[in-house]
Amino acid sequence: MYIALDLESEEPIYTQLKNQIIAGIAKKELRSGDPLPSVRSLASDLGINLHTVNKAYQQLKQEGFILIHRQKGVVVNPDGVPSVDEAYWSEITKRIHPIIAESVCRNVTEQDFLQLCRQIYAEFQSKE
Amino acid sequence: MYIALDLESEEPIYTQLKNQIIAGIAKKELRSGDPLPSVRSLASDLGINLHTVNKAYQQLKQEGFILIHRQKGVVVNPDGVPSVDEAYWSEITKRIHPIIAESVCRNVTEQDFLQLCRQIYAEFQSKE
DNA sequence: TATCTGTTATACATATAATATAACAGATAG
DNA sequence: CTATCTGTTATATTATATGTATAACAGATA
Repeated sequence: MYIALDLESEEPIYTQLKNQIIAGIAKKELRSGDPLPSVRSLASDLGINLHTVNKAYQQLKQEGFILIHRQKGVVVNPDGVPSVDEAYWSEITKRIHPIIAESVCRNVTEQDFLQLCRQIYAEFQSKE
Repeated sequence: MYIALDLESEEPIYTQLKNQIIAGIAKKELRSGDPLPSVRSLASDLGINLHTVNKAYQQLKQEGFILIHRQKGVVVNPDGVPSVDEAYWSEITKRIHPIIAESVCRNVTEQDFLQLCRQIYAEFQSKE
């Protein structure tokens, strides 16, 4: 799986890395049980520090996307990513809310906004 | 217009303030030409520093939500907030993308996601 | 035994967030 | 004219976040 980082971006490197791995899982380029590189090798490949990769991995682990075994290394959660629950639902509501507020102010119609969401959803199902 | 800040939140204070003003405009609690408090009085009311308010105001000004006249004070943009353009469209795409990636991983259906967006959209049109 | 793993601990540099004062220039009310 | 309020700018300080750099430890493996 290809990962491209923008070192000039305001978005922290560990966040970019995290989001690209999540996108990889969403696109099924990464499947349950698939191995991920070790923190050291991935850091080396990307030309960044071991701790930056580790921070991304730790958060992915904490959120249930991956498991980290002392023996087996790092793998995409074999049981699948935990499904939506109440806490997650309220979290994405909080994240979407300000985006929609802005869109309303800028005269983005509900239809245009929903169409954009459909388009992005489609992007994650193209390989199924 | 009532503003509630969470000083314990990870979200910066100036971002909370900015988003609540934008939400106020979206809900039409704030209309074109309406005055906003001076940086000093708002800072005093909220119990925060003048510069924190100023930072929020400067960004709102830079993004076209408000105007700041030396004479007339701070007002919601009398010409209305600039409508969506290509740059803004690509920006919200970037912001929504990782949210949808996560939702796909967590088995949030497209229908459920769209329904949430509709619900939030409705919240901003309840007073029209 | 040597090497690779995740993990932890320090240390350092830089940037951001938030506060605290202070001052300036323009406008306004008394 | 004077005093006050406006946005703005400039410094300084504190705390936290980000990213890097080394180093070490313990478990697993070849």
